[in-house]
Amino acid sequence: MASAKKASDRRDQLILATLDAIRDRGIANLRIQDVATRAGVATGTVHYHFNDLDQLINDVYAWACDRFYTTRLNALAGVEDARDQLVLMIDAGVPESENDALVIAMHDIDLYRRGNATMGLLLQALYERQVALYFAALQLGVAQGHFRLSGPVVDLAQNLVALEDAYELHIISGNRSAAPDRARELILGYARTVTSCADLQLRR
Amino acid sequence: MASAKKASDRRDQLILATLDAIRDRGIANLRIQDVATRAGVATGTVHYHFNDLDQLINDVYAWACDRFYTTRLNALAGVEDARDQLVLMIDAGVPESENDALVIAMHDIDLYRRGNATMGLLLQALYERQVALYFAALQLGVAQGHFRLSGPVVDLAQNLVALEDAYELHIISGNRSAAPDRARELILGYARTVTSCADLQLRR
Amino acid sequence: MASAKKASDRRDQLILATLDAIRDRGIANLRIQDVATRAGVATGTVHYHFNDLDQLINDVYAWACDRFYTTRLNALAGVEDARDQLVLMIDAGVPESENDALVIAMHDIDLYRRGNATMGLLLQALYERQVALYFAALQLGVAQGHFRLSGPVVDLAQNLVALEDAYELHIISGNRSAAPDRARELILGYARTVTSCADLQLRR
Amino acid sequence: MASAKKASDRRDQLILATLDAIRDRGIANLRIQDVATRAGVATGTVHYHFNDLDQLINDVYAWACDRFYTTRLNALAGVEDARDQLVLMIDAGVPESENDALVIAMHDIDLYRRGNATMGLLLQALYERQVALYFAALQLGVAQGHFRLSGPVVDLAQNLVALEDAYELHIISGNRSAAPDRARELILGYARTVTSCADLQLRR
DNA sequence: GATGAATGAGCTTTCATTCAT
DNA sequence: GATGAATGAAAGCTCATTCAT
Repeated sequence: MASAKKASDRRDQLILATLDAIRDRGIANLRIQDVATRAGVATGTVHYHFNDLDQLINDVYAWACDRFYTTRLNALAGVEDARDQLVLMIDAGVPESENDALVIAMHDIDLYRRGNATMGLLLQALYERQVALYFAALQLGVAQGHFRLSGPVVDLAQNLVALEDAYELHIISGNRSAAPDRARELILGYARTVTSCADLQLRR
Repeated sequence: MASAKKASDRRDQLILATLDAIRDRGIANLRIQDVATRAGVATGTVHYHFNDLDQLINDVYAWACDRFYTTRLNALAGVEDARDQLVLMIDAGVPESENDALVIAMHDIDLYRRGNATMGLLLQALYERQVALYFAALQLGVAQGHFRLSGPVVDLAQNLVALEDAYELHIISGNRSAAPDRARELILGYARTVTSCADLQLRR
Repeated sequence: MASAKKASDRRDQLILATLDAIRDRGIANLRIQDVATRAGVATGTVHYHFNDLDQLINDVYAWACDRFYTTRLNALAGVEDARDQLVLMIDAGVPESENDALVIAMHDIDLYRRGNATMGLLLQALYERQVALYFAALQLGVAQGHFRLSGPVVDLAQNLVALEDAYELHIISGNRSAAPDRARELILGYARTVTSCADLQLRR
Repeated sequence: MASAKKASDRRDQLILATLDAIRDRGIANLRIQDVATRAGVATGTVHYHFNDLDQLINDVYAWACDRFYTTRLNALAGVEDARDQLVLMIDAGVPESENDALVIAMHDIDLYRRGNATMGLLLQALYERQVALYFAALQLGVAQGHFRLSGPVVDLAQNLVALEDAYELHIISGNRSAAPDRARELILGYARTVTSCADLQLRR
């Protein structure tokens, strides 16, 4: 028997195991057993902490959205220059590889729950938070005198998020014509054009 | 004379029924019975024409890719002006509503088969064909003196396809902040900026 | 594979198998597998004909009530003398042994569904049909000049049904102090007293 | 001082909780968790006091039989007149409502254990104790000159118990045609007839 | 004594697949 | 070609039971 842990620790452990399981098997093939195996517990343990598969997936999605957003927000903390902010966001917005469990899970769950009204609202909320981040950086860059925008701020912000989303999708689908480095460069190219700011470079 | 359908007609009928079934139930919940019901046949009939579910999905994907691409190609036939071509492609590339069965099926299958090498190649091939279409239109517009491009042609073409893909995804997921009309306007805005051609308008 | 039969035949076969299974294992321990084994089919076959266990039990109950009532009604057909009718009903109303699957199933399901409003109504309906049968026989006996009743007809009819029910219960529970023959004699004794008709005898 | 309960108190508490749980959920759906929740303890505590579910049910049954019988015996203490005794027994023998947990548990367990030889003997023992009580009252009434019996004492006693049992069953099953007041009146009617004693009335 | 997290056997249910008609 | 009854493997889910704390 796996030794008893505090309930919240076990929940986090199971959520992480679920992310891995979704990445490895796809959400359509996700079995409770996959999660249990990866967490090193019995299937009953998964049911003990999450009533059923539906609830597990919901909780994983909520956890992932939260992690996704707060990670970025934290990355921006202490960055003053709008150019650095924008580069940082683009950099963080593109998954490192096609095996990024967080990104994969979010896209898988989005499609898995398509048609579910609640899920649509959650997706929209996440989208709008991302748009708001780009919006703020663009606006700041204008104020700082670094950016001259080619169109309405919100339009540019929405397109930046869209490009991120699209390249996430292509990367996790294994499209070699839109690999991570290429994707970053393409989004940066877009950013340079619409901000008229040639001084946007990845510094890694 | 309304005799028994030819086998190829029956196959098309089943493929169309599958598209509807995927839209209604999601690919993860797709059952042979769903297809059979929508086609008005027995489950055995589906198995007679498609050996198993995997093959059915593969055939649906191939059919959908083909339809997706040839529809656009046909739409472009006879259009001489690169500006009209570009507008036409953007217009055709954004689904009319969140219930577009063809778009839904392609995205669902993409994710369902994620990790499958063959599927990755098919997806990449489709992506590159789309890129090629935008590439051609942009190049033509330069030659015709309508476009002055803000960056490498292929970069712009890739971003246009990416924007299309992203907004498709948001539309079928029910994101109201990226509804069809708004999505078209956003992509057009990008196109105007990178072509320096203000004269790109939807004509519907 | 068991060969395909007409669907209604298979349903009847499964209902009979369920009666046996309830008798042998009790409704609380009834498994789909018990039914399938007794019918000589796979568990999937049970699910094919009855969506789930609940529906199976409902259908068995409906079938049993119907069989229970019509069997008695048919037994009375052609019997003119109220005394014969009464004796016949008492005789038929007491199970032959503690292994009477029909009686067991009805009592098991009654208790299993206790608290379910619909089931309460079905039970009441069956009770009232039984009361009506005794009511008719008593009334006829008075008209024929054989019976002189000790109280209101409906009271006597209700008590006759109650005695039947109680002895059914004791018989299927294996109470040797209320075995079938004894039970019949006790109910007949009651009938003789309340009809003032000493001429009520089992003729077997 | 309200220290920890004594073990026997805890056992009684759990038995009472089990009676409630059986009434609410039916014995077929009874879970240890139901008992624990109603007693306000953890499931482990139930197991600590009763080795397993079988033993819990056995103990509940023994407790219920005992309570059922001694309650009546006590009620009769000090009642001299056989007519009062009979009325008292009938009155106490019919549950106040369809929610009488004691009666429900006894019937549920009877059926749940049907086919179990030991349980059959326990049931028979309880039955015979009840018969003995009626037997005594009837006999006493004859001795006191109040009753003139229409048949063998034991026959009448058995029928009285049977009527009680049957109406218990109908009451807890929610049969509105045999509600408590009506049931009492019907059994009393039987009693008046077989004792030739019109002077049997409920005094409440 | 009491707790409740963890276990896993046992069951229900689903559904792709087969095949006799 | 088409049917749909039948199958049985594969999951999900429940819950009695155990046991470390």
